[in-house]
Amino acid sequence: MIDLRRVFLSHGIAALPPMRLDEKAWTFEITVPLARERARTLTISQAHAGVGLVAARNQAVSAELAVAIMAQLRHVLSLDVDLSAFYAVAAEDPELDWVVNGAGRMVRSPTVFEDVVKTICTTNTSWSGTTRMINALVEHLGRKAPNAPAQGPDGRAFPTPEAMAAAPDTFYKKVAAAGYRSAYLKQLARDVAAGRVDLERLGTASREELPDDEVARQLQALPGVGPYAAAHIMLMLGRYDRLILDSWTRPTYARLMGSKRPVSDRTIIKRFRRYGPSAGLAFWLFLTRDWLAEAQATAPNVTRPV
DNA sequence: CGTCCAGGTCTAC
DNA sequence: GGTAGACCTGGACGC
Repeated sequence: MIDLRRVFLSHGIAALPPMRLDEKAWTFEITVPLARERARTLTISQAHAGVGLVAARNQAVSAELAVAIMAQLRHVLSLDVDLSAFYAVAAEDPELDWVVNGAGRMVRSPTVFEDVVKTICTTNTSWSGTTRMINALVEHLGRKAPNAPAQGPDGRAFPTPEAMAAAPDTFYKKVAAAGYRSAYLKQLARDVAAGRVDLERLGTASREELPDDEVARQLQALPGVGPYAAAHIMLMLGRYDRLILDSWTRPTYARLMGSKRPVSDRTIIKRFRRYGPSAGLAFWLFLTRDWLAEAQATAPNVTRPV
């Protein structure tokens, strides 16, 4: 059983274009590129107690297209991720045993490229800065869905590496106001577009082909990606080897532990060592355990959860 | 109006 | 291998 509301709230990226979260209606919207198709906006909601995946708001779709859409949804909602090993450990952890009720699946972008770009745009800036940068990328460089509004990022897919590589420096500096990240973003887009860097393989390769350490090494070789960004991206890749340690997670952990003083990274790592390759996921869920309750308190919904 | 900093990273010691 | 300093930007503060 999967609680889709918890997937929607898995992390902040799910609220950045071309994704949109409605915490009142509990719907999640995403505009995705589909092969030989224009971009398409999908709306997902959980109907009652079952796993009701609904791709609504669209005209009739062919059987072939429906298959493609479902494949996208499985990926975006991490429905294909196997959490059994993680749940087995969590069930024995009084502070984390609640996760076995369907938590632990992250919203993922259709491409690793998109997750990398978004993550770079979270570094060393405020959340308003992140949304400004991503909004600009999607609005000005993303492909439109048929019924997309003329203005704004709505109804547009995330830009391709080619589109981002072709955008002039002035766009990154003046419109996205990405500052020193501008050069990182453009270099990344050019490397991916030219085939010098294969990010998508990081999302499809098995652990045997590419161990977590190797994935981290390749990610950190990218411009603007350091330990924080690599751990963040890897959480979405289903590689939970390392913890996301940054200026938000550290104080949040200390607060939840009731500690007045900062808690050292070493102590945090030790707390989650029992989770082995799932340590990063355990840490993240520990930090975000109240998000669902907080969202419901702020935006009481009309359809009460079952 | 100046300083600080936000879900860091890079370079140079 | 570990650690200062610089780095774009704009919003939140103090003065």
